[in-house]
Amino acid sequence: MKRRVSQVLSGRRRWTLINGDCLTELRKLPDGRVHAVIGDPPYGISYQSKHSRRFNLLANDARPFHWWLFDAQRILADGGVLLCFCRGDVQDVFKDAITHAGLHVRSQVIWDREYHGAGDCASTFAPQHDVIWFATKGRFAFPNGRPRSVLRCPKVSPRELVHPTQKPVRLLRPLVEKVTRPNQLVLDPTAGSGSTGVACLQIGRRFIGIELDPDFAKTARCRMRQAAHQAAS
Amino acid sequence: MKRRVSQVLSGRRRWTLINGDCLTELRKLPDGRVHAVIGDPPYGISYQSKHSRRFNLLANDARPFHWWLFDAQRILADGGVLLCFCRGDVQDVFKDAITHAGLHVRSQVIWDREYHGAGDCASTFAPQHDVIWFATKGRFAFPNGRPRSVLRCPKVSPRELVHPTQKPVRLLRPLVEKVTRPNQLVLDPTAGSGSTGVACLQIGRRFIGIELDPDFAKTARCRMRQAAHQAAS
DNA sequence: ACTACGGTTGAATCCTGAA
DNA sequence: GTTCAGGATTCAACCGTAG
Repeated sequence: MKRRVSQVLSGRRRWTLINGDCLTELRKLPDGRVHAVIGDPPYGISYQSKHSRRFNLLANDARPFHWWLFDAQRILADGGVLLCFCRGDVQDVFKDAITHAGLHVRSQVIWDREYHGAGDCASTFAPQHDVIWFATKGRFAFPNGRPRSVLRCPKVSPRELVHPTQKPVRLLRPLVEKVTRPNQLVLDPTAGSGSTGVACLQIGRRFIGIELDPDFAKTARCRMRQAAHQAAS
Repeated sequence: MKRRVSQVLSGRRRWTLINGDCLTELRKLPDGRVHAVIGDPPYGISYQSKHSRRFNLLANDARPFHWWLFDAQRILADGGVLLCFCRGDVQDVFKDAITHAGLHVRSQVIWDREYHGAGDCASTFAPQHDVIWFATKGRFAFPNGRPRSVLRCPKVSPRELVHPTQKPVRLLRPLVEKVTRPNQLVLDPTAGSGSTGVACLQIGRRFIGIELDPDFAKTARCRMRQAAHQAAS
């Protein structure tokens, strides 16, 4: 295991971001030390926007990517939680995978993005929400009050976007706050642009991120370094 | 088939409400004459509030009640739609049943009730939404613009409630308006207090409702008679 | 009143994979 | 080939509000 990772595990360091494949990297982590796994995996869309070519195809997006859930279950502490982003049309696959990984699905949480996306204009409702599965390992109780099953938060505006599926920090911060205590350890196996890490550092949670793409990993490190700096000052 | 039903089918009458078992009654209806089936079936909760004993246990609520979906598919016209209310924890069952009935599930729609219910306070997000599956029979295009996948509408206040799972007319009216044209025929196999019928009459759609419980059927008839009266004046 | 602005809503768009 | 449906979006127009 890398030195920085064990330093975060022991609490001597606040965060780290690993550039690598999450299936490989998760396997190196010890059992039962993480309090929250928060993941936004590829949904299996393999969608390349025809409108804009700003971002390339996402990696591992040929089909719903859920193999990391088994190791997520293993590294979670008893009483730890999983938050897994997905979309209405693939949510069943992820729910099944979470259950089969040995976690207890407790709630379907809705992220209301306030502004809608495209989709089939003629015959589908304009897609304005994503689904977040909330699951626990064993018994769990919210440490800081009970959140609602609908979270309204506008999506990141296209101008500010540095990753095609970037989640707003404003959405993640209250989520992390409600499901963990200060100083606990959060892990994101598909860190992307690092929004989860930024949210964690802002409210004093330790964080381990894993990201496959070297460019996104660099971006994430940069954003988190800033957040750590601002939190310290 | 009852005389009033055939009158609604032919357009000589605007609405009717049948007091009976929907599985039996649906079987009597002809193929392909209904444009929208809108149902709020028992979710399979078998829940009797310990807090308030205002309402008795719902009938047929031992497990998710979805057998009506097969006949719903049959009575729908080509290009017709289904809207099926359900809850986060049983939505999979209904989605599967809709698919197996031969309909094409197009969207997961979220009703954001704005105020949350109870549920397990310690370990689940406060449930603030219901799921509505939107499915079509064959090809379909919205006749009056494209609705959003998140519908915000406060639930009926406990004081005004005449049925334990009563839906607000304010929620149903725009839904019916978006998926049907004026004068088309809407059917609700589990009509409850008749909110769907009221919404239909207010915006000039024909309506057939089926309700098992004689008291609720009476209530529904009363509400719809009023709505028909106000629409006519 | 008239303009500037920001928050919302409707809808164009065009490549790709599947039939 | 050729058609057709569909899509992890983007953009312009519109409206209510504030200055």
